[in-house]
Amino acid sequence: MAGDVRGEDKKREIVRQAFDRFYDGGFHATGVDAVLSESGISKRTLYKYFPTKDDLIEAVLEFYGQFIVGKLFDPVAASNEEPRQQIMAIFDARKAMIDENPTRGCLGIKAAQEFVGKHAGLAAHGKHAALYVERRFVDLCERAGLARPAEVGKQINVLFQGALLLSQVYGDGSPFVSAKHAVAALLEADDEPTPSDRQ
Amino acid sequence: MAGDVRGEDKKREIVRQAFDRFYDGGFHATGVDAVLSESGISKRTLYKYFPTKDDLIEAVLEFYGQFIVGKLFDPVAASNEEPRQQIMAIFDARKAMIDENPTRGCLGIKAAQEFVGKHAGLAAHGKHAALYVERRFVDLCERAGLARPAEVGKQINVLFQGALLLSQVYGDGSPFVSAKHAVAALLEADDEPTPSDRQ
DNA sequence: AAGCATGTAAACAGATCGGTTTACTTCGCC
DNA sequence: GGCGAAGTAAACCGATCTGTTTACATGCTT
Repeated sequence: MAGDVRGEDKKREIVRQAFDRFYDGGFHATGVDAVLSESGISKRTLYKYFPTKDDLIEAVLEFYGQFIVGKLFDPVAASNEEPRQQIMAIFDARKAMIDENPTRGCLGIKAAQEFVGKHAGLAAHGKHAALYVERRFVDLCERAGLARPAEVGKQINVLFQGALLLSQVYGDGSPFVSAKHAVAALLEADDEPTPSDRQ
Repeated sequence: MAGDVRGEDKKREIVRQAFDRFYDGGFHATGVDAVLSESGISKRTLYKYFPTKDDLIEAVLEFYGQFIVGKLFDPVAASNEEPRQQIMAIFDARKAMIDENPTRGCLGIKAAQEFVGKHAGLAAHGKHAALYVERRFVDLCERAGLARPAEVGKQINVLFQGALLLSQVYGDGSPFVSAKHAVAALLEADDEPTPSDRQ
């Protein structure tokens, strides 16, 4: 139906606007009025589609998840390069996004930080997002034929999240350079049969 | 003067209470009323010592910095163990703190996330804290006689911050285990003269 | 042209925000 | 014993918060 399509379009537009505002201003610090002002959307329409602010935040977090998968992970996966190259490419691509917008870290992490211990549903989005990223890295480590893909994948995820966080705090993507070097070293170390067999 | 001492004591008590509230509730989401209720402190006294909420937050962040240095870094440094052991001990000690209080990550990072782009002074605390930690790791890498202490120290810091963040998001300290393994691998890799000269 | 869904604009309500003020208590000191 | 510093308790202020309501414009369908 045409009506549904228009409604869904409006919904997406609201989420889009809210996405930018929450990303830059934080969830608690950004009121719904701030989301609406200069957006051409009326409050009534907002509350028609999202009965509470939390519902809107949830939709924004879902949008962010799709956004990051579509912009970061899927393109790299579609490149059909070597698994190791793909891991490096993910770090490069995320660094490029940070360089473009230095204050925008991970929105899921932001939500987790703001809602942990007080809104389980919203905090869970951050956890889910981090676990998804970890799984993608573990998959790539398996395909790369590493000796301990699960362990190294987790380590790479720690580096990824740490670099993302520090980039936001520092205001530039330089931590991704360090992280990438560390990833290279870890990948190389796990190629050999018994890497830590000395005490 | 006795009056000053009592005043300073009160000030510390206020900061202590605010520390717990902000740590668990976030800076924006926790009102000053929430800090005061059930604390036996009156609003007037609070605003006598801290003219604005931001001043209070600043004091809390300074307190957090001293707290973490005194509880984490200084004891490890005083142990006089091998530099490598000290690096590992820092990860162990931070993990122990997380296991005790899983939802409490790094307060400086929390502040940076909430105030980046909207309150430079407060956001700078997170940056300063992260740089301090990085410097401690670089120092230890130098004392360990690594080939590239600055680079490896930065990498270890990325692992540290990533593990801290993921621990908070996951709700347990397991990422520190992965991070520690990665640190061990990185330290070992940088021991050899030409680490990427695989034969 | 009538009807209806969809939208904007804006006043409004109750709660809570950061912050001020008034009034009263308590404690140490000369 | 009185006085002032330092404290609590609580009413109060204007602004802002989430969310509701009223009123009006617009455009599609039949």
